[in-house]
Amino acid sequence: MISTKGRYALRVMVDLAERYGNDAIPLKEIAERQEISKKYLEIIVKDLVRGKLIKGSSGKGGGYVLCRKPEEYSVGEIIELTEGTLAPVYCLSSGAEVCPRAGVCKTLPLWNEFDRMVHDFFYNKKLSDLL
Amino acid sequence: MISTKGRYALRVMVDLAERYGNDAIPLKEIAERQEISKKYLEIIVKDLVRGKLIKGSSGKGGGYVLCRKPEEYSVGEIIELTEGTLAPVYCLSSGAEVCPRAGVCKTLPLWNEFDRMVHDFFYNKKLSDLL
DNA sequence: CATTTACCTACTATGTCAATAGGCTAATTG
DNA sequence: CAATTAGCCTATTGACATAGTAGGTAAATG
Repeated sequence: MISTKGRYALRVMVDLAERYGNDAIPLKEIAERQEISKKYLEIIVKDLVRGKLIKGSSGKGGGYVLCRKPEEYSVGEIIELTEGTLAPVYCLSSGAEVCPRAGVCKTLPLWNEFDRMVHDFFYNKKLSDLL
Repeated sequence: MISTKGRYALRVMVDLAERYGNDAIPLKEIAERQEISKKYLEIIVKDLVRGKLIKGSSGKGGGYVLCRKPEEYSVGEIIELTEGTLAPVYCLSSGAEVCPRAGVCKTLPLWNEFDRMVHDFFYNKKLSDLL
């Protein structure tokens, strides 16, 4: 289940994409438009900055802008960055140790197939597709 | 992310499917074969019984059996039963109140499309496909 | 009637989610 | 250069879910 963090991050990115090319957008504006607590958005936006998806500038007239064009972002990288992983089961998440039952597990191929499908779906969807 | 409950449930169902047509299988056997705590499996198995996916019989020679043939179970119903929902975001889960932003949300169509894909994937996969 | 097996209620430790609180720092404008 | 505007940082919290444990009761068989 994708948490608010990933969902809010995507909404922030869409909000920025809709205003792409104009001045920087203050977080306060985004928070009001999206009806999300500005304080909570700060946490999410920090992740997006660290991942080099957006860029922030301080001072009067400051705010956030996208680093690239909307069509150059996949939804997958946005969600993966903020959620930590896109893996549908623990066995396939990056942090998991290799399961000793992997060789005999009858369900692993299913999870692998599902994982591939999810990955393809989100990485083929571009931010510009949501506008 | 699908939790251990759903994943273990599927492994229990596969274990039973592999022995379909024979005597009832005691939980102790399944727990040993699958290397899962029997105590924890009791909780999961209870869900499966309540959902009429398997049937238990007490006493010596007792255990669990499938209610139908392996090809008559979809993976989707097993996971949905034990996880509570298959929805990838809160907005689409059965318990969620209708979002007031649904009409303007630019991300909702994406979640709907994803939800449909996930649903189709798991409901088209049969238990017999995992043997 | 003793053994085996399922079934039931309750408890708990740990961790994650979804924020909130409150201040600090850095840049721009007048 | 002071005021404004906005980003940046650390810590804390309530609620809930996860992943189990513990210990007992009921039913069937031989």
